[in-house]
Amino acid sequence: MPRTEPARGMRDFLPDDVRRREYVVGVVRRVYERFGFEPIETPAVENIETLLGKYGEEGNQLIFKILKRGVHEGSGEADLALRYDLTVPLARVVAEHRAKLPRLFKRCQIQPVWRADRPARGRFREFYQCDVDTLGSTSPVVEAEQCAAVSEVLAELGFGDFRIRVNDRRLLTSMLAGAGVPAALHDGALVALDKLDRLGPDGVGAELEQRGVPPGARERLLAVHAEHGGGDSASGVAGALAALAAAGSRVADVTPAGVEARESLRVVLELTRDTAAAPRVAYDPFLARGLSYYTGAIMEINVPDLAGSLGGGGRYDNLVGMFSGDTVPACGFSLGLERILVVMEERGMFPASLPSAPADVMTAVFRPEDLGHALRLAHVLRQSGLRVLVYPDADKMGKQIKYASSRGIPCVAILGEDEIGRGEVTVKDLASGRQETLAERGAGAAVKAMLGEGRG
RNA sequence: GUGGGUGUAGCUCAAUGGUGGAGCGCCGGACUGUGGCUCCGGAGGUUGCGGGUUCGAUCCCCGUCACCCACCCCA
Repeated sequence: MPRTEPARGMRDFLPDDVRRREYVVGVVRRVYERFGFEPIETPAVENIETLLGKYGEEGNQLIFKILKRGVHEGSGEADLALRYDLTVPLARVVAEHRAKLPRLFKRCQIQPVWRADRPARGRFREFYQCDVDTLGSTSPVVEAEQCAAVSEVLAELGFGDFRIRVNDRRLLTSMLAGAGVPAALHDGALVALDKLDRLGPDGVGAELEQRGVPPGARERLLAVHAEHGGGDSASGVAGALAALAAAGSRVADVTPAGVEARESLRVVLELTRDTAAAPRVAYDPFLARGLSYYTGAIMEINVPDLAGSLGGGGRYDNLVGMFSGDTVPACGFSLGLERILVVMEERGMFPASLPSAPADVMTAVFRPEDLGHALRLAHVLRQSGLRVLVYPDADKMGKQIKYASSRGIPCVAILGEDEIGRGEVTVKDLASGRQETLAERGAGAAVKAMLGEGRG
């Protein structure tokens, strides 16, 4: 027998999975569009040179490559790749369609991306990202509004304990320079510092050493960590602002860009004050994030019971320029759909009102020759807005009703010889066992009445 | 990529170096115009795959693959 599992890291979605996914995606899309983000879609496959060199070394290796086809198939060379995120394709789209797009472009995009990663809890090789990006503005309003949008999404889904940590790439650069880390080691040092909350100062010190960071620089970096009370600030605008204000001589004030970054991050935080993000934001001087295209503010969103993040984003003012030649400022935020789903699943956060049955009512007949009649009744019921499943065989009535019951279908419309002869139908409520026989034209109303009772 | 664990019926799991079981589910019947409860019967397995030790391996050993957990990394 051939293997039937989906490919490693890929998943099949059965009906209940799809209903839950569509529920979350629906909330995300409604909130995003409420903020004026317009939907776009892009191909699953990009030319490989579009993606290479945009994500840093780690990212490059995780790109799912597609080998050349036809006569070049044997070369082992790739010319296409599955998209790794939605941001780089967006930058390409903006460069390609600049004339057709508004000067200020707010777009949202909910599509799958692929990474040749090793699967783990909440991590798959094919997963959905829910992105919002704003192109054409350097205003900190952009960052603030995106924090607000994702906060509204999570709040609407029922999350009450998420935090959005913010930082700025320029503050990181400034801090590293101030500590005396050679510029060539910055990337590696950031990877190590990003682990402070997991490894603690000692572990990070060891990793910094391993990455060649000089002893003095290591001490100075860890001293900053100690000064900031061991990492990120308390949640909420006030705490974040206080922590940011304290990011003085060792973090922000080292370089002019650092001073500028602290001010712009301060404005971002101020602007979230009257949004859904206000109680959520925190300043984390060690938040780094992996993608190499970020140039300014960076954000990441977490809940306590998930090791990874629910999403993240940041400003990337140079990415579009890599495609178009001229600079288009941009900033984006991405929510990971399956991360959200994993947590919602574990916490039982899905509303009870999510439909779980394929239909509101099922027709059942005793004789095969009545199936056509069942189809006609179904047609009428469907026109009145009901979801109707026509049981396609004249099986024993017990078997038919058992099927409806096991699928959670609340009503059965029984068309027996007696009923048909009188132009009637028997409508049975499976929850209560009550049934009534009435004129066929009254069936829709009778079913709806039963559905109403079930919900009440 | 590193370390640990687990692979047995559709699912959740037992078992013993000597003919592989249960519960749930499924199918049929008691009950050929009515599901849930009960009772009876039935189907379903090359014990992940390959090799080794042994008279004999589901069990012991080696390899391999898959999955799970932690690390790493990320959404």
